[in-house]
Amino acid sequence: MVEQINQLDSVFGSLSDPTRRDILKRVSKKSMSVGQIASHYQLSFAAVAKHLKVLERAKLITKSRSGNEQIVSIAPSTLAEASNYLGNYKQLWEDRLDSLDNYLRKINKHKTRSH
Amino acid sequence: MVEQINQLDSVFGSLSDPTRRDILKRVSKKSMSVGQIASHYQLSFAAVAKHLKVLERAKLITKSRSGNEQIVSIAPSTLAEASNYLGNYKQLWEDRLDSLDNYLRKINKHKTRSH
DNA sequence: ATACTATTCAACCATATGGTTGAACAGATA
DNA sequence: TATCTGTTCAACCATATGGTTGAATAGTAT
Repeated sequence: MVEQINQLDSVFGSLSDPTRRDILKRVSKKSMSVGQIASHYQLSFAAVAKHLKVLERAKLITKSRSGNEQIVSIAPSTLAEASNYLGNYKQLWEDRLDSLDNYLRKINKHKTRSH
Repeated sequence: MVEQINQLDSVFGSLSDPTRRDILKRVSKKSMSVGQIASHYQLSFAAVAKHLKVLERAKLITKSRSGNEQIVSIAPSTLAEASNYLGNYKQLWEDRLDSLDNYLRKINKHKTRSH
């Protein structure tokens, strides 16, 4: 298909899978090899490796070779962007909810006044 | 497939598509009918309706009938959860970065001291 | 009832995704 | 060199996703 226009596509795409979220959680606590990660899941080694590819493409993790093993580490900055993205929305909603709240309060005050 | 285990799956899945993010952005500013939303995209009406279904399943939007039209509104609470989810990670990473930062500072101090 | 507008549903298609197994490759070690 | 461990790659399969068009439905208005 077309080129990767938006980083958010792949970041949120990565996060939409529970296995990948779990991997991310695991790796965020401690860097570990591909094999170590795979050992925690019932999936085939290759399946886990694919999940790691997805996370890597989204720049949520990085790999670095240490002898025989490939060490997987989290790449903090990328998810911060996603978090910020959502944070903005959160703000927006909170504002809207505040507006609603004010509106309701005004109505209420009005009702109370016109007793 | 199996039942929807995790709300986050569908929320992040929804967010992984740029059209859906755009719809969400649009709707977060102002509730509007399905037709109004569709008019902003080159896609077929049905395609946009499908995107709305996805957003609805993820509980990111709600619809309410107003006469002939179906009015689409944002459902703030769900995305707040996703935001919080990422927020936790952000915290985790910031902590890790802080640790790294302290570590580097310590090294640096050590270097400076042993001049 | 008829027709018009807004929306949904169904069938279909192409490509993406998530999984498998088995072969190939990289690095360490006998 | 041979071999063992760790990882990647390739081929394949089933299902999901994102798009299309056309028919069906809901509500409004004539």
